[in-house]
Amino acid sequence: MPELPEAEYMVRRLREAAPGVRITKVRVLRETVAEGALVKGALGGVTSYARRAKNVLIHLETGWTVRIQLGMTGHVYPVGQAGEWPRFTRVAFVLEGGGALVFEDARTFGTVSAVRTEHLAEVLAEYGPEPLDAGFRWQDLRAAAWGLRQEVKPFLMDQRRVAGLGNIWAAEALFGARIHPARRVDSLGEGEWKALHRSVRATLRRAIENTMKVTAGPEEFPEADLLLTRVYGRAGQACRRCGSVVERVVQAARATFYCPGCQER
DNA sequence: AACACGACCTGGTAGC
DNA sequence: TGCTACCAGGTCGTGT
Repeated sequence: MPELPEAEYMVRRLREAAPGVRITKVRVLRETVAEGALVKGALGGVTSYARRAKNVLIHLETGWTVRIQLGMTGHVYPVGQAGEWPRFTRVAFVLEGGGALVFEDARTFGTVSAVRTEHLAEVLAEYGPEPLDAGFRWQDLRAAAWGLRQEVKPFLMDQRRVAGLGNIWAAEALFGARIHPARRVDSLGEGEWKALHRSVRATLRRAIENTMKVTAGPEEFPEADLLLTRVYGRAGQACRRCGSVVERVVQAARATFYCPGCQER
């Protein structure tokens, strides 16, 4: 479930709550980690936190960067007390002075790795543009679909095309743009690309704001009803915009929600 | 190359 | 109460 907005939230929280910390020890509680040996060596002062797509990046003064792929249920957050790990802790970065940065991941789809910072760009090279970058224009979104014929929702979720959208916010962005999720990308007109581009950005911005607002504790993310989704998870309920009944279909082996009234084929 | 789809994993929960 | 079956979905590998 963590998509761009949730990853962004985690990074902002780390910046705020754990600036200038120093990692003195790495505890790997579960070998979900591809490069365990490297991760264990990821020690030293943290210079900054960043996000790329759904990755949380921890830059170290040593020239290493810890890359956290959140997977489905991953959370990274600071805790005050090292040693008493939250239930699903998989990796813990013990900090000088007693605290820790915890990576919790119930379903263990997430991964933690350490990368030489100078090689980070290559490692992340497959990701498409960041949709919230100031330079990301509607033409870029359309260009990302050049030569493709697939359905627009799987397209939006393909990290190589545009980074950061997952199942929830892809559905929400399509609702905002009034585009049916099964429309083929090569059938979208200029006006639809503009609307989609606008909606992707607005949806993600709203999701970040909302997450900042309603997230109570470090590891607690909004329940479905607090996500303020307009179609996701609302099958059988009335569309808030037109009153039609929101539908759930399976697309690319994923649940897709849309309003048949607002999003015509 | 593009695309669809299943596997991976495990906790939560609906249903019996 | 306790058990089973199924669902969630990001990412990767496979087959067409």
